[in-house]
Amino acid sequence: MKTHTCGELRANHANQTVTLAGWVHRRRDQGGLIFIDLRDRFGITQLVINQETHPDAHTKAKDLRGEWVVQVEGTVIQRPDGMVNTNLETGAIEIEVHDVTVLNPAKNPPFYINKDEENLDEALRMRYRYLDLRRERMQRNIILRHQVTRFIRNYLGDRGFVEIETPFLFKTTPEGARDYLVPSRVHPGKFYALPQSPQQLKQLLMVAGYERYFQIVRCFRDEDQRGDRQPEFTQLDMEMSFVEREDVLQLVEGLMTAIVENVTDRELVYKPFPRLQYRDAMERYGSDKPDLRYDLQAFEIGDIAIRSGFSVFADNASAGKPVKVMRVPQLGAWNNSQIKKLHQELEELAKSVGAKGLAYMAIPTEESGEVRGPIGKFFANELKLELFERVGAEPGDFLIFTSDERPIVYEVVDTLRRHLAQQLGLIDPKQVAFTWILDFPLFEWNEDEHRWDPSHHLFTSPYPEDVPLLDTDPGKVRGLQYDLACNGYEVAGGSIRIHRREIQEKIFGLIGLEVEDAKQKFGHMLEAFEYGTPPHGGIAPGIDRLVMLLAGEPNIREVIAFPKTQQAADLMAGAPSEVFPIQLEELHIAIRDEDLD
RNA sequence: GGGGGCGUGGUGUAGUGGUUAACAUGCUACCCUGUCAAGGUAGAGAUCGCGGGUUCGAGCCCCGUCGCUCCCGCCA
Repeated sequence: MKTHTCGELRANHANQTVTLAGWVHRRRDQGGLIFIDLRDRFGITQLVINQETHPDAHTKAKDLRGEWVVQVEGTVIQRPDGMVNTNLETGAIEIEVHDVTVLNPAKNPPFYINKDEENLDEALRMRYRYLDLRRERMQRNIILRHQVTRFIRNYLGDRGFVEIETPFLFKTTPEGARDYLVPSRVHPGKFYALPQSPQQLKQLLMVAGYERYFQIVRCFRDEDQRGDRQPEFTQLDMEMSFVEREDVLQLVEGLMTAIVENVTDRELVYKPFPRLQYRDAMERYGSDKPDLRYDLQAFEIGDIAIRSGFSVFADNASAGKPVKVMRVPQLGAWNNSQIKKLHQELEELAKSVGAKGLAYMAIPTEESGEVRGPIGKFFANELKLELFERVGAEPGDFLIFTSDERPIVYEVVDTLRRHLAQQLGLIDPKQVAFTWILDFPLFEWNEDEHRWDPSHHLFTSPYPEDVPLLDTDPGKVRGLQYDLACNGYEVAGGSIRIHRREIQEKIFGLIGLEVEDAKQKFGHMLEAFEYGTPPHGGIAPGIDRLVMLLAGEPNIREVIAFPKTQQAADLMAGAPSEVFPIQLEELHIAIRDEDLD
């Protein structure tokens, strides 16, 4: 129906007769002369319909309106000097239309297709998602997503990886997120679970000897939504045999670097990616997924504070609580009322995440100046100099102090970092900053249940040299677990798995799982592990988050064709919905009256 | 489960308890042969998300409710 797309005609096509088809993007009716911007997925081409030379076409063109689907035949005309539109890829030419065919008229859309509106109501966008997706911004995002996944398939395929599909109808697992359940018609009262990730299956594929597996796969978790969390989302699920941690890191780092450099216009801040220990990430940035597009580190100064006269800090420090300082360049040059206002704002923010207060010092811009801020007087001059040296302070810097229980300090540091970076414009939106977070503790203490919980999952291998600690001090055991963080988001997580039975059983014991229970829940895994399991490990980057960051979008809904709302609903189709009683009957399900409105 | 934000012509916004709810854009009609975010003239289009309350009087204040969204909990 078309000889060319709306994005491909150039000056060297001049005088060719072409047929184009697409949507009416914009029309400019000048009476005897009508201009129409015709749009398809590939671009926009200007049509000219001249009443004098093509009266029939002109008559039809008069009726055309926005978003009508039309086909035109005409001649490619090179535009004369002065009439070239440099904003348009095809701006060197236009089509002198001979014939117009209306393929389908269209109602006025409920919002603009031909311009990007910032605050468009999301409910409206979702209700008419097919129109939303027609907009340039969304087409760009969805196509970028395609380019990313295509690149991944080629990259991994070239390196000996096999893409293998795994079932969606699988078995519920008691650990982890809430499962989406699917009732069985054939087995009354029994349910499948949609996989939270193909974790078990990919490990079984290693037992099966595929050695290098990947899958771009949907995962399901029935938990509450966030801007970076949907009930169904897509992972690049990977697993490799006969590898150590370093092999996995190298492969993923190479892949991510190649994606950024080949399919995006983003600037990679770090090459190679920095590696942070979990503990250091928390101590410096208060987060296990720090945004490293900007610095704003926190420094521990407990040893200095303990020698100061400021009892809040000194007491905390001697009690082993952290005392942290963040250095914010240049703000110290602000005048008193600016400083006061900034401090007030930051303190309010700090209090909102549990801090009792927030201290500061403003370092003068000149040698002779005085340090401003109420806590300055508690630090002797030599102590101040030691402090400034610790944090690398320079004249005109603004120092923020926080001290409290460790989790609160982390929260404060993280919150203030994000806020200040935003407020001070420290973020370059073109940049992507990947960083590895390594050496997570294998367990977290569960106060409620009074037991150790796996911090990743229960097949994660401990550091070999930490294995003895399993008996003596489980909290100190480091896991061979790794996360990839980017711009403040966790974009991948993985681990080297346990492949030896006695260690696995020890882990079960620590997390309060009797061997018999373990057999009940993971019997198929344990059995499989007895049949010659290679050492293996893997990782699973989140495709939605990755593409979101590469597209510079603020949430993953913008890179998912048909996302769900925060209430996990599809506003376009109206899902979830009630079903016919016969359907429930077949599934052996009854709805309790008290659950209905 | 909890806390915050938003909801006003189709769309995006303004609107200090007081007359006929304003602006931009889109839409409709007409004019217009070099526009490209076209321009000009005229016009239609809102029971201010919904329900209740306070008040002489509510888009505005209060309570409830629905929807979207951000966050906490949750997310091995």
